[in-house]
Amino acid sequence: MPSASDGAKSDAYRPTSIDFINLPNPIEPSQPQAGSQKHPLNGTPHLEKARLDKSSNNDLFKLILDPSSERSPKRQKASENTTLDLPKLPVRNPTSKRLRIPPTLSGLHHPPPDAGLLPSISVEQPQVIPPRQPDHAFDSVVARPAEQREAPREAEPAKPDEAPAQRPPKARQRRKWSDQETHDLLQGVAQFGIGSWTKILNCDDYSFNNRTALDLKDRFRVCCPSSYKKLKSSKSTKGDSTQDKSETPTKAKKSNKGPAREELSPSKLKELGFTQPFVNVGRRDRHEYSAAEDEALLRGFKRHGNSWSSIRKDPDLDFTSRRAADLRDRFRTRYPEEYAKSQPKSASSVAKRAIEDSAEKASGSESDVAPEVPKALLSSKDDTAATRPAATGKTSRLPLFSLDEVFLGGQFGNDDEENSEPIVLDRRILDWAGADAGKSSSNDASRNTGIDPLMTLNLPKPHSHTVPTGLPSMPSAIQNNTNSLPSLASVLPENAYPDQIELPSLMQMLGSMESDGRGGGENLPSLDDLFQS
DNA sequence: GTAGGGATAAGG
DNA sequence: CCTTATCCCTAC
Repeated sequence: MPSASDGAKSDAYRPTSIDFINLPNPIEPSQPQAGSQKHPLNGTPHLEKARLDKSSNNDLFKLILDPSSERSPKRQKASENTTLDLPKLPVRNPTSKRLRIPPTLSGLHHPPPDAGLLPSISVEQPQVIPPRQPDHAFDSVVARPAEQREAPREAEPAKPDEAPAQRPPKARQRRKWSDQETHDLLQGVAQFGIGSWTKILNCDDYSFNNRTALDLKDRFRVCCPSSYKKLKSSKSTKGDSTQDKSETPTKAKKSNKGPAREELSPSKLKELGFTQPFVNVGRRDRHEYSAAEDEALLRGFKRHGNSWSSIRKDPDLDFTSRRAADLRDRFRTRYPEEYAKSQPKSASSVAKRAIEDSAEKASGSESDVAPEVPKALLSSKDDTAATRPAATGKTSRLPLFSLDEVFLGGQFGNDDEENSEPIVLDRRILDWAGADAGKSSSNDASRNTGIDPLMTLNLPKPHSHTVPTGLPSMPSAIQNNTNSLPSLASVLPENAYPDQIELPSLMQMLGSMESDGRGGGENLPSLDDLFQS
């Protein structure tokens, strides 16, 4: 779809919101490098390369990207106190009708406006890493025999503009399991037991075609359903009878019905050399929580706080069959808000974690390059999750803020569930919003980009140095809708606000949130407050 | 003993 | 193949 909106390079391509997500920071000082900054789907320089290109004393950059910086693979300490001043949207006025933030917050993928020295957050998948499970990427590249590795894509840096652009943004390719893979899987199960999918996946003795541990489990469930089910159903008689493969002959027979059935018959398994039953791995059985348990858990929490062992021991509550950590886990999913309130952790670390999560997702840690907005932030269909966390226990990660609490200051329409079209915020909104933290330089830079706070939501104008040449696999929904969305300017009452305002920094916001111990934000200013201040 | 977060099971 | 609830591992 040709367009000549800006610059010579844009002749053949009209940028979409995805492009703007991935634009280099326009206030990045090194304009000479601009030419080398490419859209991720067209070969944005790898993060590592960008890191090397940058000055070594860029602390924030090192904090985020430098593998040498010491970080626990587990939880991040709240003491990692690099602060980021990010704008926080005002929360809804309780008396106002709920407004929904546009489902696509493109700007969130953009570097902080005052981080001009930073490269763009790349959504490009690390190029050497085949799309395996992220945790094992290192293994697959370093620890595995070279012949088992996929050819590193870095080997073709000459055409950085092509490969990533060809890949579908989502949806892994469906690949049939080969006999060799299946055989390896079964051998792995024989060696490590049912359930040790990650171990099997990581074992150098076996090779799989870009499978995940989940894939292994699914495959085993398909090709050995009787073994799988038996182990699930017979925890007490765990791992003994040799007959589990012939246990469900009716099922095996069903395989004659269609050629598609892939269940391996006992004879076939024997033929393959698997004469021993597959054994389970020591994992406790799942026990769903009853409503009574949930209620007792809440009571226990009110009585003992987050002393889960105390709750467990409380004779009134009868949780002896649960572990303390189980109670914590259940409470965490069943009563996320209560749980969050119980955490002494500072809101800033929550924010940082949310930021990290976004960054991780944006950097393509999973198998796809699709620059997706974190689901918690965009999924308008999921907004019910915020209001009914209990019903389905849906919320497992706490978003930085709830969609239901976002207040934009005016009526946005009567959308509810199926509000057709995504709404795209110009990422420059962040450039503008962060101007207060950006000192004069950032401020100037923002001004230079012509950012008008009320107009930033209009269709963004591409920057001449970063117009991609083509994105054939861009999701059509995104391509089609980018230009048809309402701008914030059209949403807000005309002339209601001055041209420019300054949002308080995120840390200020967080500070006020900490004071009341929760993220409800009663202390936070409304948009009107911001404009009037 | 608890928190954070990864792994797995289960269901769609 | 995806999502979510539950279980598990490990740092603190």
